Amino acid sequence: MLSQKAKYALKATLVLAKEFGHGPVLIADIAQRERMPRKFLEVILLELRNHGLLQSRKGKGGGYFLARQPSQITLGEVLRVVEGPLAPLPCVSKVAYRRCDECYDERTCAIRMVMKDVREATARILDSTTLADVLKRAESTLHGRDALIYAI
Amino acid sequence: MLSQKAKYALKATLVLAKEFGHGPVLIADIAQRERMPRKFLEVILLELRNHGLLQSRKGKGGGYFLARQPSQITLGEVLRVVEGPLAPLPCVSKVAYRRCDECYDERTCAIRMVMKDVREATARILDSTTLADVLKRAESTLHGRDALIYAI
DNA sequence: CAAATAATCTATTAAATTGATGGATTTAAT
DNA sequence: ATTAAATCCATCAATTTAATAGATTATTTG
Repeated sequence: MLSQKAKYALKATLVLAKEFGHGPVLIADIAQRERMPRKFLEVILLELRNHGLLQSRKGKGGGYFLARQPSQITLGEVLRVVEGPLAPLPCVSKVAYRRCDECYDERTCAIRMVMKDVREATARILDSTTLADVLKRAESTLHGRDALIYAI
Repeated sequence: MLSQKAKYALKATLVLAKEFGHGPVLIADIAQRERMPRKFLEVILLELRNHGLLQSRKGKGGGYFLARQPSQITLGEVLRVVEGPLAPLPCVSKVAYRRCDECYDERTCAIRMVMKDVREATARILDSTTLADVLKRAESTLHGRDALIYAI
């Protein structure tokens, strides 16, 4: 299960994606729009900024904004910052490989092989889905819903 | 990342799969073979037993064994017992659905849609991979290795 | 029946992680 | 100079994780 922090991070970056091009967004605004504790959100945004996904400006007219286009930031990137590796085992992580302590022989560990597949499957999705994709998907669902209503 | 507990659970059930048909296996044996703390393993095995995946016998000649054939127990089942739902969000879990508190509208939540795909992908793998599959896979890797050695 | 064996139950615990909060400080705009 | 924001620093309660110790119950066997 994703942590609360991860959910907040996704929702926050999604807000920034929606507002992209319209100047910085206030932490307080994001917090209110998505019902998150403002102070906790601060921590999260700072972390994302320090990893190069966001930029910020201080003082009046300041706030947060995406460091790149919404189509150039993936969910995988966001999640790795706040949750660590996508892999279910350290020994199948590409970004943060680490040996499993109790493992006798990594090359013949069958659990590892399966978990490698799992990692592959989730990474394929999360590393190919951008913030822009998510926005588009949400929108087209909304339109689909409208269409359905009109059709009744 | 899987918890230590989950790793232990997988390794332990795998040992029981390997020994299936040869009578009960001692907790102490499993613990030693896979280098896990015996007392912690007790807790785990009991939990798996209480969920119907394992059976046990007390006293001399006792121990643990699989409640079903290794080909009839999936990694998904084992993991759900010790780790809870496979889904990355409660709102996309089939077995343990729960609403997300902060969510405005589940039907239009874009994050949810993506995470549904992620759940689907991992469940497809873990719910279709049995303990028998894992054993076979490990073995065939070993044989592949041998063949390679002989070929040199 | 007694002794030995092995799981099971009860309980406690240390350490780490999670999910926050409060207040002082720095940076930038007007 | 004032105001608006992010940023830094420090702390914290609750929960989860990963265990351990010891008493108890069930089973086999001699």
